[in-house]
Amino acid sequence: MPFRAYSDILNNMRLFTGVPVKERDALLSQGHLKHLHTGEMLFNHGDPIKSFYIVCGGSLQMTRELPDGRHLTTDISSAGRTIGKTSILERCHKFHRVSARALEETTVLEFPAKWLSDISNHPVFSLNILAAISDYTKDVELEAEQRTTMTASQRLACFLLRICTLHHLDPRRFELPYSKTLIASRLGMKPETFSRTLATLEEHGIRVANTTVTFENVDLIQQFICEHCSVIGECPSHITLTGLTTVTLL
Amino acid sequence: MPFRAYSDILNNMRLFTGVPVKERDALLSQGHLKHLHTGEMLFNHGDPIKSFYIVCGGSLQMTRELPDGRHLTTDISSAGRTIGKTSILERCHKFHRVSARALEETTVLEFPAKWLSDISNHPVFSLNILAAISDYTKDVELEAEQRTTMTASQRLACFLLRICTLHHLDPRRFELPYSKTLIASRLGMKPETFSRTLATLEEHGIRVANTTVTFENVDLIQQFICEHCSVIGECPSHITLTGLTTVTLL
DNA sequence: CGACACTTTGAAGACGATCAACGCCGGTGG
DNA sequence: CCACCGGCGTTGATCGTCTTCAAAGTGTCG
Repeated sequence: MPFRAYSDILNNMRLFTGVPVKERDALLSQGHLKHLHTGEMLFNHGDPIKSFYIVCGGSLQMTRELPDGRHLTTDISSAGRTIGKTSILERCHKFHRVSARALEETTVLEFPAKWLSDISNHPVFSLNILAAISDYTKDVELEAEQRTTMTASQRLACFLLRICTLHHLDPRRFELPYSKTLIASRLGMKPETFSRTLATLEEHGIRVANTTVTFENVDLIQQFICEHCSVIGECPSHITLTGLTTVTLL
Repeated sequence: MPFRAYSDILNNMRLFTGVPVKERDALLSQGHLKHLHTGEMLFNHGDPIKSFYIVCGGSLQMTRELPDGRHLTTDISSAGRTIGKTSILERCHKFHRVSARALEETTVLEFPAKWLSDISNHPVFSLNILAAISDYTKDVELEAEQRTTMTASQRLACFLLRICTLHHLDPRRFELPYSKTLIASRLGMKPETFSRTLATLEEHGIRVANTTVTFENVDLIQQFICEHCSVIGECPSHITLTGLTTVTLL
């Protein structure tokens, strides 16, 4: 396969499950690696959309400045995520609606936009794309809901559980992978609020000292979050945490 | 074509643009009409997902009850919209996450879920589905943003503009198509807040008397909303209103 | 007419944002 | 080596917005 250095990431991407190896490699061979230094932009709000990306290493902050000067973080994309699925396929897909900035040394695999619109002749792959978009849409729907139904402390608890699960971290003790300011922005709250909210989590069995997170009683958290989760068979942000076992998502 | 009674709706759906007539009719022939009386459920939260729907007439409220008893309205689907796109294609697609209730006498076209997963052999149609999902995703993303960046009165203004545009209403004078309680729920606010917010809209050139809405100065509204819109080339909720011309979306 | 859902209004409360100040680093430059 | 700076994080006091609770007005439909 091409891009052997990133075979771990690429092999585990659901985007390619069921796609014959030869076909997958043919698809991958149309991309090329691109490295970004910390702080470098992959693209800017308003740029014409030209590419589809797979994040191979590092992470990117999707961000936009509002006219009043506030900065909004719409997402944080780390290894294994894709960028541009929906933007490219939209009916009105000319320009990026966010900027993408490397939070650390980051490597992405870049494909021309056309690569994505030409997938009709790859039936399995195109169903995978559909599934990936649908999953993402579900995430965004849940997040929209949470922003009106949950308090800051509930959203934060969800986010921490999610982080822990997605990054395969030990729920008994792990380090925050991003700065507090960034997480606050991602959750749509002010750093001050974030800071104060951390304190209130202790009542619910989550202890945060400096940048170290400890889930003291996973069952308690489970209950705490699921109280506000009425989605059949899953917690908000799709996290089901049983005991101390982390469940792989995405 | 089959379902001639609804040819207006079906012909104007972007889902079928570019699809050869014969192919479209073949696709449509796999569906059947279903009528719902006011208040009747199309499906319930937790039901297994079996079908994809196109709304031909009337409207449906997508809703879910939270464990604490609050009722959440995630969407209102009127004629021309589809239901189930993402749920069916998701990787974990067993059960409905919302209930769908008819708000009035409503007619839908029902297709078996398999119909949607078998679209690979209809290249144009499957790209249309991708585009439809992507467009929807963009909507939801924007809405998630708006819930943290905009005030109730801004979100309401956006919603009214959106309603006016989507339903081809006269911005100089139109009737609210839904009850105020329902709209409040759709916007994630309490009826009391909604009622109070209506008053504040007058300062921004939107007059609401009883159920009659009047945009007194479309330019003013445009500016009011776009102040909070930093998305290149479009307003929140994708509405661009020039003068008194309504622009068709979706 | 009376039941009931919808809508409005008022007063009090909760939550998060804002403004301001301070401690804590890590880096830069004299 | 130390002084200074800027970004980050925390804490306190205050403010604005939306929710909550309560009550009353409006409408429709039997």
